[in-house]
Amino acid sequence: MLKRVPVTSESTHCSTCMMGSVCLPVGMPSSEVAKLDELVKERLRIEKGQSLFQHGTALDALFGLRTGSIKTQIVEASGQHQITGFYLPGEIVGLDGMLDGIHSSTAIAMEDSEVCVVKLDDIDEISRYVPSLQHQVRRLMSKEIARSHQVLLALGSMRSEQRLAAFLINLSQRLAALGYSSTDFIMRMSREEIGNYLGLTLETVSRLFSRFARDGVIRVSQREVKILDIAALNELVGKPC
Amino acid sequence: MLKRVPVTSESTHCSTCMMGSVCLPVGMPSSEVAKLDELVKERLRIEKGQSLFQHGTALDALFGLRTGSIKTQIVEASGQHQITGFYLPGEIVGLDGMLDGIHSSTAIAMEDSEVCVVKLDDIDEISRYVPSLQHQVRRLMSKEIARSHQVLLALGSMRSEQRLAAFLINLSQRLAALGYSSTDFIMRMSREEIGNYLGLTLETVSRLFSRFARDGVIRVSQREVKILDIAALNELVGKPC
DNA sequence: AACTTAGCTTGACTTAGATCAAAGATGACA
DNA sequence: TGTCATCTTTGATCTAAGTCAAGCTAAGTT
Repeated sequence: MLKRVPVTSESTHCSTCMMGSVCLPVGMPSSEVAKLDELVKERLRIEKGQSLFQHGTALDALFGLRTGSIKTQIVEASGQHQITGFYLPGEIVGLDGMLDGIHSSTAIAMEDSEVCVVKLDDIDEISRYVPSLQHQVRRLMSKEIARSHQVLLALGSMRSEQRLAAFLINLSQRLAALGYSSTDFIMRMSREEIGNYLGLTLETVSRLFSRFARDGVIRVSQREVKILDIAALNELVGKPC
Repeated sequence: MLKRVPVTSESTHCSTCMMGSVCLPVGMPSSEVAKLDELVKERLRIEKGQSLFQHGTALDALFGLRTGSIKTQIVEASGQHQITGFYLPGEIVGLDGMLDGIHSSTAIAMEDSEVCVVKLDDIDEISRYVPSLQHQVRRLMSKEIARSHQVLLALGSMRSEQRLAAFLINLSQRLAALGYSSTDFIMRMSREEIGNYLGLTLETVSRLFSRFARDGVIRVSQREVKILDIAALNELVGKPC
């Protein structure tokens, strides 16, 4: 289920990786990025549905998602669970739970995926001669905080249609940053997962997709989405007013 | 409104501060904490209602709350705003927005407050000879992420009474950690602020307080709360099931 | 090709919480 | 001491979204 893929000298390193523009190195001077090649010593392949890490287990690394997609969720004693994030290639998973070296969430692959393993010890080691690396970790964590605040805004003060619109806009923008189409894409998550993430039921999500399609804002067939009127989505979440 | 209070050699430093057990140094070996005394060069006093920092402005420091209480909120173009956190003494404000040195939220004092200013440059400087300081910042940010995930869980999958119960439990625990009573306290936030934070209207919050009081779970008079039956609150949020 | 299974859609009905409205508290201040 | 202004409570009503239920689709599997 979890297959290790050693990184050899012929493998792609951070400095030559196509994800360099969005992944851990984003925003770092290229002279510094070149020194990151020791950072990733192995990769992991995770099959769809398998977990990369479980809530409550020890943490000693961050994971840069290379291919595939991953969701993170937290689980309550009462059994209810809440999806806290959907991750796309180039995004870093595992930033929560550095509090006491214990993961506070569980990460599950939504499709067959591959991650670069970045050991925390190696980050500390390498940041001795790449001082901007520590800042980079801070920036990534800060981004994670800002991201979850945006979701809080959605859950706390948006109506259902605004939440889904915001979700689609966000997905579209992140895919565009990866070089994919911002208007035509496949959602890796089910209606139920979207609903859980947005604090809605799967039926409501399904009805909203149907309504958006009826209104000519999107075209949707199962998990395939085509955004027809991005302006209408923006208007929904409140760009005007 | 924002009054600077220089820190002199006679002032209290991190190593002698009563907040040491909960604030930035929490969990650090005391030998390392002793080296943090250069870290705080000034303090700020903020009057009730004034902002410590505004969303969109430059960020170069973190703030350790010494006395008082602070709320952070994000504001949408459409005007809607969402409170993302309530901070008590010993907690660190400003961890979001380290992404590109711009605050992503606004921090407002809920009562006259005082914060220790911790310059990011000084963190970098001092962490050269206090290696655990970088870890400490990571831990604090990670805690912030985990905290907001808990709020996500509340907003995404709890009913109104569960949200308020979880809110009261959380407040109670944090006050207890500060050495205050866990059952008798004064809430610094209005019904509207609680409602905004929890994704409810102020009327719903008010009705819930009344209902909890009627059910003998709490006693409440304006912002003064006495928790009579903490077990009932725990049961509400789902400790059993 | 027939049978499963998991996921999705749609309809009918219910309800938790929002909205609207009005009347008490509380504290600040002249 | 009265009068604002702000905050809070409570009631009456409405509605967005949840719940329950029944089919529908697509993709495996034998």
